[in-house]
Amino acid sequence: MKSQRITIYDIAEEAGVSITTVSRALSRKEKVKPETYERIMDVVRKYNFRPNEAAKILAETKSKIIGVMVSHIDNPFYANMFIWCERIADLYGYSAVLANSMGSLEYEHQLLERLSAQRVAAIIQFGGNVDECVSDKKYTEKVKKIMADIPFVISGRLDGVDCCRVQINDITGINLAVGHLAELGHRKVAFIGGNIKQVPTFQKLREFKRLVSFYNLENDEELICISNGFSNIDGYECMEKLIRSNKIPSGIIAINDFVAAGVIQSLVKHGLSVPDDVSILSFDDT
Amino acid sequence: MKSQRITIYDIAEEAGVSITTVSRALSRKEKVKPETYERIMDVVRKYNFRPNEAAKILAETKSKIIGVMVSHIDNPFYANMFIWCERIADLYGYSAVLANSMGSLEYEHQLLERLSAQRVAAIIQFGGNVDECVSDKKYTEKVKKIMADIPFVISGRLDGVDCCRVQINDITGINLAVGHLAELGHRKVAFIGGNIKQVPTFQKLREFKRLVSFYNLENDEELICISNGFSNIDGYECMEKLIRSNKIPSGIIAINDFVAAGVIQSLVKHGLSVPDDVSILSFDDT
DNA sequence: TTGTATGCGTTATCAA
DNA sequence: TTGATAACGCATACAA
Repeated sequence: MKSQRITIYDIAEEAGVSITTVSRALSRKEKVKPETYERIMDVVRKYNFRPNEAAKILAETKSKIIGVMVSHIDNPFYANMFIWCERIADLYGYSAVLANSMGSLEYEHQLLERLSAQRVAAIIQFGGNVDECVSDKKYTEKVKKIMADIPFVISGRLDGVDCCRVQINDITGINLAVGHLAELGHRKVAFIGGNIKQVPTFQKLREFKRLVSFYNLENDEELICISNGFSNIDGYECMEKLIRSNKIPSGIIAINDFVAAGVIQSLVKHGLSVPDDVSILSFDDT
Repeated sequence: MKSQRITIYDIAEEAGVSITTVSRALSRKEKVKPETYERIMDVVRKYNFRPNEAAKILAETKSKIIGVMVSHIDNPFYANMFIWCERIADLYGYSAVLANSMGSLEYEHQLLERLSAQRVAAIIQFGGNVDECVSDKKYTEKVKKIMADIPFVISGRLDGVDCCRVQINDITGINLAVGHLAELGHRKVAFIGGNIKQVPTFQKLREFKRLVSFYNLENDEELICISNGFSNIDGYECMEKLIRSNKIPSGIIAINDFVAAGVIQSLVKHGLSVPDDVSILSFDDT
């Protein structure tokens, strides 16, 4: 019954062969006589045997696992990044393990150590510290040390760390969004949500300001509402603020879908409808 | 440099003690003399040493890891389930590892084997096979075998498998939703999205039908649009269909937020606005 | 084609 | 308080 406690030794014994043969049968079956192979596999199936991963990793002194760190797994954007990592990893015979930092720098540190203790083959990081305009010093130090043995890839940036980087094109996105609204005739466009200390927000905003003058849109600082957050409630509060100041925009650029949803909640509450009264473009759309 | 290749032997040697002492210092520091402890920790810090997880699990013959299987990690509902598992696990000194099946039965099988090979301390499953009205036979067999060694918890049901179950109250949710719309005066309420072969949808629909007659709402089979799916596109297509038949409801119950978003896209495309023309309640709200 | 023996990096047992 | 040594379960070089 204790199928978990079953080891390669038990299989070998019952099949009347050595553990080496069992090990071979399980990995490179072509190296073992067909009859022997079948005999072994019968026992394997009988006990539902699977080699202990930990023992395998230890014996091979390396794992075929990629650590994927994201800042918010409950954000579909990051969830999809993870899913893609899983897919690609699978193509190369690797698997992906999730490390979810929940936007906490402290967790990022812990997860980094956990992944390194797991001896993962590589680490990829999306969001969190790699989005900050100014990286945490201790974090970059830790990453540097880890990079001596584990390839490290980030989607943003890390001060003074020379690792592989994959960039997301913030500039193009905001251009598409503002351009679209401008063409629809919107003159009063608001920018809602985000955290100015993070590179993606910073870049988008800078470009947004340029576009405002480029398209000759209404230039009102109050239409820029950066709340230091990316959640539903941030969108809601920003919109409430705009409504209180009676600065209702006809078009809105939301930093993401969560913020957009919050904005909508606020609008609906005040009897405004989408898209009749206000057009909303979420950055996740672009 | 090679901080990963560093083992407990290296630390022991440089600190002038045995590996036993190093191991003790790392786990139960109170069992080692303070001076020795400091001497060891200096070396540990110097090399950024962390015991190899695989070796630890192997030596301890068990891991403090909970396997959490979800059908769609890019669905915030499941992502949050995972996050909660992480939190609770952490409270007990455990950690959670994600197994994302992407709604594929085949993956579920694979993940089950992977988790069992990892010798996780327990497995929790949300979504996928445990949501089906009729469970896959092979799957239930596999689960039964695994349960001999690994505690198995599911959020739905599994034919003939006697394991811990956590139920989500579908009935209450649909009651709240329909009741709310009915009180707002809606008489023409549609039910959109879901998969009738899955328990949650099945139960909600059955209750929905009961409520339709209870509140004396318009009883039109066409207002029930179950597309076998839970995505944006499902909501969109259902709504398109309703509009084509010119059966535009005043209130809509969407099976989840994705479907609701699709519905909105369709409405907007046809010049209808939310909530002026149509009220939408997503089941995720309840 | 198959088997023997060794190593992988820890923890745990039992002495010292 | 510390240390030698035996597990833990597997892969693999080397033999047979």
